[in-house]
Amino acid sequence: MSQTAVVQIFKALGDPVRLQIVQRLSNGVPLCMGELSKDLGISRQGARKQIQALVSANVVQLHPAGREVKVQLDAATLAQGRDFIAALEAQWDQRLQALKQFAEQ
Amino acid sequence: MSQTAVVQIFKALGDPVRLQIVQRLSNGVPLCMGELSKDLGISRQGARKQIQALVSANVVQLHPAGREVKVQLDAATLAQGRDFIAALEAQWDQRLQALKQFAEQ
DNA sequence: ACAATATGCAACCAAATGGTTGCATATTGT
DNA sequence: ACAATATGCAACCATTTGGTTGCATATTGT
Repeated sequence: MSQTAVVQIFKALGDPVRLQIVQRLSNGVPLCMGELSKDLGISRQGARKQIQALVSANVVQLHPAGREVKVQLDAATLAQGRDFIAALEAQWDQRLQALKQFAEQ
Repeated sequence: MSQTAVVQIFKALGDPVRLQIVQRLSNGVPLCMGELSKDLGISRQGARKQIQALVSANVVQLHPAGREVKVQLDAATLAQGRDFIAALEAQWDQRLQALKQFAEQ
């Protein structure tokens, strides 16, 4: 997993509209573009651009079906982001452990 | 934990320079601005602005010490980001479980 | 066939972002 | 006292971003 991939994932999640879209998809039910564009406070094309940003970061996948396009969350990509943070935390905890040991001896 | 706080966290991590800074701090050793600004390929003031972005998102804390300012990671904020993703994944897994159960019956 | 629906594409715009340079200020070491 | 070091602040600039509108196209339902 390259560093830039993780940057792209976090950048994708670092926007209120995009995060809202991700949340709406997190229950596992794929929605089509039109549905997904509703109630975001922006136009359909505006929403489309945000969805494209999520696609580029692999946070979401598109599945054309007839005249619609289903948008589905990619849980594996989410996991990459979570794992990255977890790895940072692991280093952090390791350091804390070392400090604790030092204080005790 | 508000939605906007999480957005800020992800936005902060969604930049190559800032993510590199975070990684450098993840071992728990606080670094001062000058050290942290080295080898990023940008000027000290450029780095300073990125560090400020991390401060605003609470990913990092500043601790003035004499003429230096120590920069320290805030692990709790990192945890907020990780927890948010984990919550999304939990919903996702719940859905998968439901689908599996449906297929089996 | 035709109207309605779902989407795509491109041009455009204002605001935010990521970076720079220049200069000021505070602390430290000799 | 003075030079060196560490940082802060502001103005400025190019590019990216987040949004818009307008129009074209493909699929579906009657």
